[in-house]
Amino acid sequence: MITIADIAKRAGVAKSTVSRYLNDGSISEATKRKIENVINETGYTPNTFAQSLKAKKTNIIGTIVPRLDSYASSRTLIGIDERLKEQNYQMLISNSNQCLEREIDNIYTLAKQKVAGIILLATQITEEHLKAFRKIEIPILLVGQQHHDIYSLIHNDFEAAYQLGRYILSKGHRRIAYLGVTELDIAVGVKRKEGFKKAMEGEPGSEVKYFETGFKITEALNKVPNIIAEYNPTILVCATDNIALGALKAAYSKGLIVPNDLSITGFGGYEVTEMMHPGITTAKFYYKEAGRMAAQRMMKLINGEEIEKLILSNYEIIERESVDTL
Amino acid sequence: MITIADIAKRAGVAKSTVSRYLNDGSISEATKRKIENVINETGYTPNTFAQSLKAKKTNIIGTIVPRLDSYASSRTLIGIDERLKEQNYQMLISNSNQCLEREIDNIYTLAKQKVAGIILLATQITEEHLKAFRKIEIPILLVGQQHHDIYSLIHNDFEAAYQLGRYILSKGHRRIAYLGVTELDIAVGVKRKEGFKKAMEGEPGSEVKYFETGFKITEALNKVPNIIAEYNPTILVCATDNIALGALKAAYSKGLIVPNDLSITGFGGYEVTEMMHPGITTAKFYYKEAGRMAAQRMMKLINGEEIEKLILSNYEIIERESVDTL
DNA sequence: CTTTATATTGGAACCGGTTCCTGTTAAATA
DNA sequence: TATTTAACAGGAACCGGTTCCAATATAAAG
Repeated sequence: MITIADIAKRAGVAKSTVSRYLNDGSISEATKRKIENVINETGYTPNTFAQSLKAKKTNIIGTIVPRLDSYASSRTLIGIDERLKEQNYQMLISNSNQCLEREIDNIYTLAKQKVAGIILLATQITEEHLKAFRKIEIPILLVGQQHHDIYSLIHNDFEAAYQLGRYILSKGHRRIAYLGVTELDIAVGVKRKEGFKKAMEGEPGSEVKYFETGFKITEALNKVPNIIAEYNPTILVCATDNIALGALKAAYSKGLIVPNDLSITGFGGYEVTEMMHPGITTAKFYYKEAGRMAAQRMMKLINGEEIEKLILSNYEIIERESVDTL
Repeated sequence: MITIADIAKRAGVAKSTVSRYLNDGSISEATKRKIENVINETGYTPNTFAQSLKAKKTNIIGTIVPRLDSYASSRTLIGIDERLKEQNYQMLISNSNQCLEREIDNIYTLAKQKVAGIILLATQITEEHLKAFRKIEIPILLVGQQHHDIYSLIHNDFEAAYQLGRYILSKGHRRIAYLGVTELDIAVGVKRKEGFKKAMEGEPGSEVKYFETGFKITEALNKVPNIIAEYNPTILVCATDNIALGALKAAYSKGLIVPNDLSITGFGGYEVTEMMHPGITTAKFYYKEAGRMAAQRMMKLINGEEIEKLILSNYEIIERESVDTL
């Protein structure tokens, strides 16, 4: 291992001079050249630990994800990574495997590793989270959920749901089933439902029934047949694309043709929704872009700049073939 | 920030004694208790940088992935992460974004960060890769590709393709189109095709034509209509599930019913293949399990234990509805 | 009651950087 | 030419741990 002392010796200068060379200190042209040569010859790169030990921080941003194998997570990660790399920051991914306890652990572990900031792709924010945030004294940014005490970037769930609601009303649907998720998840479980409800309010002739399922495709697959049997809606509005996928499969297996016999919509804009037959109409969120935004705000936070408490990421209603005009 | 010196002072002992306490050194019961108390009171945890600086290594395993938003990658990562956590190792994910140059960069960056080992979810191994591996002197394990000089874990592409080939022959298909990918990718481009070819050899009455496409769904979507038009096979054997997804969509848009008018198979066992209508018959690889195996071997390598040069991960042919019996 | 072995502990050096302070030298000013 | 100033370089201390070596104390052996 070649160290700064080696470089100093070979260049005939002091360690401090080499350090100054590496960190834009004032150096004469002559010594600059000497050091430059030695470094090029040897391929020396500074030891990061020694640097971080002294600096008491790193250029690493910790990102905690609930799961790695989800479209939303991975697209967001890509965006974060992309943006951070542009500014010579590093991303450290930490997987909590949908376990809140592990999520808390990860927060402390990242803090111990002196990451410069933490981006949390959140599902729920508990008291334990808030306690951890207070303790570690490191910039935190939530993505996907919102909390008034913490910088948050959310997809515009409410608005998107509202627009989607207006859209399906405009297509003539009046007997509507909404298939949501647990209200512990504020963004997906509450905001989307509320936005949708608001869209329905303006329409007296419509009848909406709300159901709940889990995030897994298979859960929707099991639940949808009953919903159809007991309520027989003209459209099934699903709170996520995965649920929509399960619903579509369930419809097929009941021999229903989508959209002729039943319309279906999703939320998220997962790539596969385009590849299904029929393509699924959905409220698309720009996860990668959101990731980039998150990374950018985080870097601002680290530099002590002020940013908005709440950042809204964009959405778009993507019309495909899964919604019939009545 | 509370340091080992603080602990030492408060416990009335020397730094070295505290260090010994933390690292299973020989300590009297009395001092052990004293130090224990102080540490519990203060919530002290050692500074990782200081430790790594001295130790010249870490308990971090670097994992390089070509992309984050792929089923295979993310499932493999989950497996690696799971297994490493069990042994108190950490996983550091590095995304090369399908750019070989960046992949090489990542190897050097990880080495600089003194990771204990590198797991590379590989697509191609170039001369540059080998050079980097030689230079960094850190245990390397390839996953998904094989190289005789380097420890490798591969999915049993050849065997899986062979079995899949025999299977579709048994279903009566004789006019067969194989839709593969570039031969630069040994595992997916070469091995799968070869295994399939071998299966076809024993069947004189069959006619197979080989086509090539990219890894993207849309590419297959564009290419498949021409293949059907010019060759009109009874079955389309796709080298990946994504290609199969594109093929299925293409078939639908040409008005063909799968499997009645055209059968389709995939490779990989992605979750969505089950959710399609019809479910796609595919050679399923156990990515998560493979990830666990990879992590386990890597830890052996780090401990200087000997392991097999080549590890084979399991596969299974999953029969669904996308293949017709002729 | 010595002598020797063993268990603990303290002190100092070291890992590889950064930074503050001081000294030297050359350039600018009087 | 004498003096002030600025630019640059060197030395030492420090970041927070680990580890080697020597010192002390205690127990076992003679």
